[in-house]
Amino acid sequence: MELTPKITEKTWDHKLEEKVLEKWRGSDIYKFDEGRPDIFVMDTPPPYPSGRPWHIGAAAHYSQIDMIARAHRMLGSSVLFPIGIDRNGIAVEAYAEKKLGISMHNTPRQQFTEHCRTVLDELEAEMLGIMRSLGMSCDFDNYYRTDSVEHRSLTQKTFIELWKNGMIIEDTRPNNYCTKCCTIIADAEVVYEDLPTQLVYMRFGVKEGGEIVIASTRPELLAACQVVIVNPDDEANRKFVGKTAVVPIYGKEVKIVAHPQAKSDFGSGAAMICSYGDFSDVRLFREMKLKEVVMLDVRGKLTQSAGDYAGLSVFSAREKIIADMEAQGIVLKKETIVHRTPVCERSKTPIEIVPMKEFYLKQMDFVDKMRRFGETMKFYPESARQLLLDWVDSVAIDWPISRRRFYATEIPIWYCKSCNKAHLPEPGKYYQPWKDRAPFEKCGCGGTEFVPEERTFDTWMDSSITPLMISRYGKDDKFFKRVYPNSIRVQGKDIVRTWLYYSMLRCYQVTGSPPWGSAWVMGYVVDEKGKKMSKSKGNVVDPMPILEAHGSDNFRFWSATEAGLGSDYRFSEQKLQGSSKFLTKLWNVSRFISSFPQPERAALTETDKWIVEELARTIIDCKKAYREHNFFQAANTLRDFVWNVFANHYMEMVKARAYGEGDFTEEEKRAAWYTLHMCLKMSLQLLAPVTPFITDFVYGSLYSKKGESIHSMTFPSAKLTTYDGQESRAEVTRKILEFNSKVWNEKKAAGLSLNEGMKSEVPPDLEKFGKDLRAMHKMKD
RNA sequence: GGGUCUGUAGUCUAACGGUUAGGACAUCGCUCUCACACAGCGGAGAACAGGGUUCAAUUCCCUGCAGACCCACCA
Repeated sequence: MELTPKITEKTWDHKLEEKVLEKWRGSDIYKFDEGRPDIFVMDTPPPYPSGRPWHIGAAAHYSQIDMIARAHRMLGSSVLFPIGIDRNGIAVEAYAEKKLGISMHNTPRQQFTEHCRTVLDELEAEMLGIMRSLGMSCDFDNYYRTDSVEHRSLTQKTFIELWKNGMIIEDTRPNNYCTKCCTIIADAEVVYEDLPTQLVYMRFGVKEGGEIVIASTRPELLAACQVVIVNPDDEANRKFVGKTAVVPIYGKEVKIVAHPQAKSDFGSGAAMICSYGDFSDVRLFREMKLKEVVMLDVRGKLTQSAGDYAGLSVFSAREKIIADMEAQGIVLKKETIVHRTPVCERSKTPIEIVPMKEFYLKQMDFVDKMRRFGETMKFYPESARQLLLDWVDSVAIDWPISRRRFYATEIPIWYCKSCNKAHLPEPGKYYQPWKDRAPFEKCGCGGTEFVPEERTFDTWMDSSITPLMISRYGKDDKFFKRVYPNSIRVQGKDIVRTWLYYSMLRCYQVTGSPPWGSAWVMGYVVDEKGKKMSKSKGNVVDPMPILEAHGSDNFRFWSATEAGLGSDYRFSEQKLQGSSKFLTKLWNVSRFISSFPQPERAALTETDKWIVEELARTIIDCKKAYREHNFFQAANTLRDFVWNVFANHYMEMVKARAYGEGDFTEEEKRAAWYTLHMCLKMSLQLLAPVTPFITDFVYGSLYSKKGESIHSMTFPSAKLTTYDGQESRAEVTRKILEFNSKVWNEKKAAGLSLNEGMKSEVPPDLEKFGKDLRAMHKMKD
């Protein structure tokens, strides 16, 4: 009979991915059905559009999230795989300001928010486009936006409910203040950088006679100095305790006291305590009941308290005051030191500590509870647990949630103009106090005029309720009960202390139970040299040209096989190219097998039984790995089976038999056909979550009778039967590989081509494969 | 300063208390061999250092070193 392959092209052309996408479009293979007995609900990260290009790491991140969804579908669950876009907050505003060359505070609010929406739409389109072409199987039709009326009203609803429960406090407390973003930020948004700074040694006069030298990195805060401390054991400075120091420039008198906080071996041994240089100042002010001097205004400029320096920025005030003091001989010396400086995570500006009246969400009362969740939740990988616990343990103050920004969810409050009482509207609607009419007629005091709250929420107030959003909290009770708590949270390790922690806190406060039972945490994609990618370093890689050049399946396969669960991995185009050779292999294996008919059943030979056993082991290992969200292991196991065992050895062994050459019966030939197809079909299924395009294409060409997709299948089941244990199977495989390699080497040494005959013998313990082996190597007696 | 994790060839990694330490990419040879030159075959190339436990350690323990990350009030 004539054998014609159904697959003719020599390589997998990734342009075909578009055709496969087309086929998926409009089909409901990924549809979630909450009525199914097994459901798997994923709380997925809504990506944050902070500029162009989108990060290659994000493309890898979402590819892997998709693998989790696809694997669970094929393990038999109906999967809720939502997708949203996070569209609130400072990074968006900053991007709009930069792109359009405008300043938020000098632009009318209405106009500014419209600008933000416009730039967001562009960034969002790019992200969604990449996610689609990656082959993500999420619910694109119902994607959500955190700046939608629906989402913002949910954020406001939870706030109003928490307000009623007494969880919201308004208080004036020293806070992290970013002078660039012009707003308070939470501790979770502060990161530390080692920055060089000047430690200035200044001569303070002592009223009782003499002078004391004070070292400080913050001379611009001299006006706010309220006390000088020295260590009680400090030989040199002890004599000043109880005396009065005179602050240079300002001539103000402050006490010199003994305090263990002052380290005698740092600087001059004497420190000035100002409101507020850092958080140790905050603590000392509280401890000594000092009166704070507000040095900064909301624009980050020095206040009238700074005297001649009022109106200057922190940095220029520092330069000027140092110069002035040097002119007056007050500066003894200057040292450059490297200082672990708290900076704003987004703008990288050193944060200032400024007392401001803000809203806080109580979190200190929940620390124990959060710790317990962190201890009992399942983490993939386990090592991610510590990231959360470390953060929970360091939570020290309530969460400041109000921001002086525009593009975010508005705090839904109006104040009575006459008595200043705060009025909150009914939950359920979206309120914009700065532009809406107050939904109240009259205050209890009789007042009828209301002043809107102008501030907004921290964006984490919005994104921390994605589990509620996707579970239709407050909208569809039946659905909510079915899917909440969700099965799993998937996210990157960089947002453990924000998104992971805040989601636990918020969802627990609202519902009384944690939002999920497990969390999958992915590492960073770093550059070729192992450095973190960042826009400032200029080593970010744009995913679009990469995907266009190599295709999504190649990219996905690279991403799956490159690094283990939770590890960081390096992006290298060369490795991407290399690892994707496997797809060519898979394609050609399919091409070869596609030329043979597919018998319904067959009586297997010993060689067939051997590869079926190897296949069974592969199926069992892969399914186990997929259950643990470990496609690194699944993909590598498959690559090894398909390439190094099935293609290199089994296929070579049965080639003659399958072609009907030599001394084989018709039944034996059919057995080879049958086994080849079975191995290919099942390997495709096992690989489908990782490389959804090529597997669906080949499956569709060879095995799909009614045009159904491979993605509506479940994984094959397998049990180990032919051999009674892993030992003997592995042993047989090793011997076969060894023998084949030996013959190839002998032919090579003899200068023979591989299809020339050679005198050789099959070893006795491989005799049951003898017929195939003799045909394969054209062995002569 | 405290803590967590990790150290296997240029890179990513596997198994293992006794192995010639396995594979993939890159590199170097040789082959246009009938699914695949995006292939096949072959070569070269590795356990961070020191100590301990053990008949035996790359594997277990300790110390040091290096890296990654987390936390912390040295002005």
